[in-house]
Amino acid sequence: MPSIDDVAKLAGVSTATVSAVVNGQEIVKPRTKRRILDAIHTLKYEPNFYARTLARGRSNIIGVVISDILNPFFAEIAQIVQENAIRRGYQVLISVTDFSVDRLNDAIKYMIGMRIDGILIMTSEMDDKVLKIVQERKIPAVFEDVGTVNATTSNLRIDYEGGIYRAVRCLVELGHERILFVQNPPMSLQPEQMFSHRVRAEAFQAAVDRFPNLTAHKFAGSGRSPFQAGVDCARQILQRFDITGVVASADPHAVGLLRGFQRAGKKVPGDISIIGFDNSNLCEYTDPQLASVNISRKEIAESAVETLLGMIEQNRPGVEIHIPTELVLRESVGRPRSP
Amino acid sequence: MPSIDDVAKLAGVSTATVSAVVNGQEIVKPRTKRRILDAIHTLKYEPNFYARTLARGRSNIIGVVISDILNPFFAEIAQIVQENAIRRGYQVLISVTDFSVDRLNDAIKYMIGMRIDGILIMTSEMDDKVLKIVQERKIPAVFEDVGTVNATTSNLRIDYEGGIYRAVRCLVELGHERILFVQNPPMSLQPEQMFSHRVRAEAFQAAVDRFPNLTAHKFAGSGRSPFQAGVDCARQILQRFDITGVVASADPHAVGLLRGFQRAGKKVPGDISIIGFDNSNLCEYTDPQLASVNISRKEIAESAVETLLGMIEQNRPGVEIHIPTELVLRESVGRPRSP
DNA sequence: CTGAAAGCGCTAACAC
DNA sequence: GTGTTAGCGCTTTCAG
Repeated sequence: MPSIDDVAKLAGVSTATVSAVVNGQEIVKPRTKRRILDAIHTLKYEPNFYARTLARGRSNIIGVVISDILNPFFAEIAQIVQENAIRRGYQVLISVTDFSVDRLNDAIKYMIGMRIDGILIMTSEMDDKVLKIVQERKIPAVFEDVGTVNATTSNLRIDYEGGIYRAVRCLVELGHERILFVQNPPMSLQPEQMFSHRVRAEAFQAAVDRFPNLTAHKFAGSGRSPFQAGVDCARQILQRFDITGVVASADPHAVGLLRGFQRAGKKVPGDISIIGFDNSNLCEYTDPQLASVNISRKEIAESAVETLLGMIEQNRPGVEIHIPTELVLRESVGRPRSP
Repeated sequence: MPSIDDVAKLAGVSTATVSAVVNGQEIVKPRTKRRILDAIHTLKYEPNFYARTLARGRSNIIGVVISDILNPFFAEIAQIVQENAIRRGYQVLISVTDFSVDRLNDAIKYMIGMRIDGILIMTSEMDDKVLKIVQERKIPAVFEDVGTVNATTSNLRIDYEGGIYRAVRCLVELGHERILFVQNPPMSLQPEQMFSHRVRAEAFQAAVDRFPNLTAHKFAGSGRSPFQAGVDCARQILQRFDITGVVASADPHAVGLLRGFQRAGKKVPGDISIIGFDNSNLCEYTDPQLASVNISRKEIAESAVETLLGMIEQNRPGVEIHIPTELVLRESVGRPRSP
């Protein structure tokens, strides 16, 4: 593979001049520029990214770590982050952890080795070590739902409380008196590593406490996929609880519940109303269409990039970023048959 | 950020010794090793990836280019490729083109700059320039459905013909006589850039030709999402065609068609049978569940990595990789009401 | 076992 | 305008 030296030699100039041309500095005489461009072309020269980064001392890369690329919620965020970053002159390095804390640690180390300028960590799982590594090295970072905010780390706070409260209130106002909150934690994780799951469960409890006449339970079940877990949960739920409304902590799981209830002969929303979480495109695919709490991925991705680049380029201190949620009503919610 | 020199100095050894320890060469006396490890720890040293790659002259990275990270088909392939590559000691660099030929070109150049050891290009869109760039530089590559196979490029050939043939035959055997093939090309693309779409359309035609009594049409429509496009297409289709069976070129689109037909008061499969393509998890989410032609992502991802690493590490010549397909029957297919 | 030193390919002063 | 050259941080002979 040809190097800048080869190009310089062929064009009869120095490497500095080639470098200037390659980097678009308009200080080279058109004729020599032409010669250099020709040389580049005949040699099929492509600058070595590593040498360049090493010499420059900055990578212009930001890292994005997510738990699951198959979850459209994460995928969409990754995609929008990438768009925004590219527009502002940064490459994006994506790592996927599959909910493994070990892989999260590896990803962070890998990214530090890549000398990323900043990092965006949007995983369900979290680990004190990771937080420590990132903060000790003063790497600009944006986390999701991790308490700390300081000079180099910002925190994205999604308003789960508000979203779940609105979901619960909606059911109450329609006349529901016995409802259930269903979660689907990945099997590989220890409970204490699931920040966001715990946050959601607590938010449900807080919401319920505001309605004295409400009977509420929580339930958790897992399976080979969130959807399957939902289908399985549905059966168990029907045996164990007498409820008319369900709030699920994620859409794929909610869709599974929906299917499970229907297979068991229940009508949705006639017998049971269902509200999902994330408002993914799945909500439109089902019959009845699924009500869900919307979290704007666009808002998350854009403010994350904005904040991160502010910390990187202008040395701004970390901030708390508040992401609102809203309830999107659809056909899966209605009055309970016998209130 | 500390460098290997800092570590060497603190440990009172040379950089060569530090390097040996960092790279796990078992040739350093335990006591000096201990000292070095301590120094690394107190300094929070993390090797600079760029310097290392530059010095080694090899990146141990393979590139993966896909069109759309939101399509679970691509996402799943990317994920399995990554798993396999990591297991064999390679990092994976993922680029997403969003169906843009320009971004495909950029991605390739970026990856060449990263001196990737090999590249896997699984995009719907394709471009002669890209093929040329990759082949001229003799970069080991695996493409999907691009004719050429030579010393450095392999080709993944998915058996669309067989899959579509089986879909058509299934409908014919159930008594369908008037069927339709529906495609949903991304709006941004020129037709000649859509290899895989063309391949699928031709495969449909070939299949139809084997059944003389069959009346078949093709239809293409697009919208803001494959699902929406499907919903919209459904209406147009009902106005313009009198058919009892539909084969769609992708699942999300098929789900849209299903919903569109149902909204228009049609029964599936009573009035119209539907068969999708890719057998994604969406197929289970719908009611009725969607029949679909399965393409094994696992098989694609694994044989792609296997072949690519064979070309990289053992200089094997490119090969044609054949990926089988199969029809997965589900509730969305049945006998036509009035044959 | 450990150290010295020559690169890897490029950038960015600083000269000319 | 263009060339010279000193690094960037690491690996890897080759000596000792």
